[in-house]
Amino acid sequence: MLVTLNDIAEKSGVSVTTVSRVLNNKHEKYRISAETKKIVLKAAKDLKYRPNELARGLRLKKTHTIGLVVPDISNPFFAYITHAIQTYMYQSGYSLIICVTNENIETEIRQIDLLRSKGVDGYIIMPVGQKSDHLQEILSYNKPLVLLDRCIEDMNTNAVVVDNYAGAYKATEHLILNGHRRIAIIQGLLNTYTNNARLNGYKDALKDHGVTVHERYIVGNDFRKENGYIETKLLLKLEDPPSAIFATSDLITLGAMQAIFEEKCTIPDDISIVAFDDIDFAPYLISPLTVVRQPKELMGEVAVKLLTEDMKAKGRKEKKRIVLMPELVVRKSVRNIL
Amino acid sequence: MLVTLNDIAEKSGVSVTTVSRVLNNKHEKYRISAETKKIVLKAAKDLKYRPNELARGLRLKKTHTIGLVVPDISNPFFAYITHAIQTYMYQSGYSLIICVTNENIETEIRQIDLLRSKGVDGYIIMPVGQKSDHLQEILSYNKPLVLLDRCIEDMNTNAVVVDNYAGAYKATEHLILNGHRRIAIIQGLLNTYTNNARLNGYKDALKDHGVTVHERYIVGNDFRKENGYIETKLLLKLEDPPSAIFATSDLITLGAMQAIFEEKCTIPDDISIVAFDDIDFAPYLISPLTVVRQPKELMGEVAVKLLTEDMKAKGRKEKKRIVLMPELVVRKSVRNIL
DNA sequence: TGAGTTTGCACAAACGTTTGTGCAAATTAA
DNA sequence: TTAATTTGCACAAACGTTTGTGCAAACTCA
Repeated sequence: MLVTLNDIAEKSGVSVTTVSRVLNNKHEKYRISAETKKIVLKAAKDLKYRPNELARGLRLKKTHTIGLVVPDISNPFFAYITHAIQTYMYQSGYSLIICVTNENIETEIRQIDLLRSKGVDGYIIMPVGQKSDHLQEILSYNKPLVLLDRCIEDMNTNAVVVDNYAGAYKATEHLILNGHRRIAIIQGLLNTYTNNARLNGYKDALKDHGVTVHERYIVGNDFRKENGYIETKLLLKLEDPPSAIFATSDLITLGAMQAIFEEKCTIPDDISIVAFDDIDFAPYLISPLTVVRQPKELMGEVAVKLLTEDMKAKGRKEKKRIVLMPELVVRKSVRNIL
Repeated sequence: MLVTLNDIAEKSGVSVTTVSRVLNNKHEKYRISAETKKIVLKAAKDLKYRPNELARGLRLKKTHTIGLVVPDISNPFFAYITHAIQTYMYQSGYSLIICVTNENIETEIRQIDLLRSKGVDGYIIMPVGQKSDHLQEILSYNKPLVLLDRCIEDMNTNAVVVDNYAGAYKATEHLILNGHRRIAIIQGLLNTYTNNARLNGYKDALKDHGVTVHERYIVGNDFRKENGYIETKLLLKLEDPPSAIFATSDLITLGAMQAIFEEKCTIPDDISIVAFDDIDFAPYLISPLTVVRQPKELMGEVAVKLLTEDMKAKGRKEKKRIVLMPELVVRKSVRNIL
């Protein structure tokens, strides 16, 4: 059904070998005459030949495909990163198999397994947790790997992350400097690299400014909207509700806002918010959001660069961990109560 | 390096053939003894065997991979659809190669070519334009295909779309019923299925209510933010600026809002907006957006269902075109000026 | 005991490539 | 004219699977 080298060979009266060599531009090395070359090229064009990448991949052990593992593409933060990665990868002639894990470690393991089966040339992974056996395995058979957004402390591999600690510190400090003392944090998925760092940044900022850390203000366990909604509802019901919330993802923020409005509160008059991630619509929200902005496109770009380098060096290069700085963007969701 | 059938065969003292048959659960058909089966299974497990899907794909002409072609994953509308598709496909054991076209037809053609090379079992495509030769080609070699969101009128293939005409009609009518007469439309990419239908819905709603269609209110040519920004800027500078804008995508809306605020206008007092697509944050915007909501997840789900059916029927089934209804969600971005 | 049947597995080809090597024919050199 | 060299290409193996077929050995039955 599909046109193969054989078809071209028959049509042009030469062997498959020769056809392959012509099409791969190896006519010099193997001394194919100019005329034969012309004939083959014409036949290939006439028949609209397209190489079978399965066969090539099998033979060459190279598929020009890389695997991207992402927790949730419907989250705009990941969507942007994914888009950047896709675009850059395409430019270097690579395709992308995208797997979403929905923050489930079993799915992650399964998906990575599938990617391996499909013979991808490299991996860009935003892992769910701190479990690393399945990732270590990738390294063990010497495939390029870069961890993105979240990294795993004791793994020697390429990674590009944001300085979540610094971001969280800045966010919390900003609240403190505006006079807030009862500051809650709504966490994302526990024990992820990002969440741990953000939690620590939050705590340290409080401590450094002599504000006591209250366990009742440390809530949440998921990066999604529902978590933001529920935890905010609960926070608002406390006897001494927080005057400010640090929401650690855009989706959490979304849920938080919903809860706040349902409770007839306003931002920032009744409650202040600082959010992690900067969504496009942030400036146009009822209360334009003050956020810690992560350099999304850059993250994707750097990840691609690292992976490409690693693929070229065939794993012989030392691994790099690149830390990008997030930026505090002050808008109007924090009330100054000094 | 990787474990193959051969390794298992050696370790368990049988032939590759037998190993393959055991692992594929064909022991009945080929009468493999229970004992041999056990030995092979154990060896496979011990060696952590994973089938090479390239070799399988080559032999079986089936890769358990489908190709998804999407204009722009950073657009939340597409991101949601993509996420839904990924999730459903994974459940049926399929992987997804995702290609983004950035609304460029050349890229689309190239990407589809790549997908073909990689032997995907089927395609879900949100095409850029009305050009269909390259899509027709997919059908010609009998691969399952479903067009999504945008379809091509004179192509006999599966498709799932939203009734854009009805959506646009409702949106426009809503503006008219609130007393607006100077109503602008900011179009997305011209000559796309979606844009044409939306434009027609807009025009017909105006006509049906006896409002004249002014060419100067019909602007724009791209689904992205910049287009919304620029066109809104220009609209606001007109001698008789529109009192309402129908923005045909969420990104356009974003740009429009930016322009409106820059010009120190407010929504809906100075200008009303109805938008296509419903982003999560729409209710929490400075002026909660009145929108035409598309059933994003459903679109993905139905597309997967259609594709799966088509793959099972091996193209023998008749093609279906499924039209989903969008829904007008009234919030506060339209002023009643009656 | 011997013919017929069943059981249990291996051989080999095929999927579409790439590539080391071999070998005639053509060319050059002597 | 003959030997040496160069030119131009084909053969065959290999990548890791799957599967139709063939063929001993074991078993059954008379």
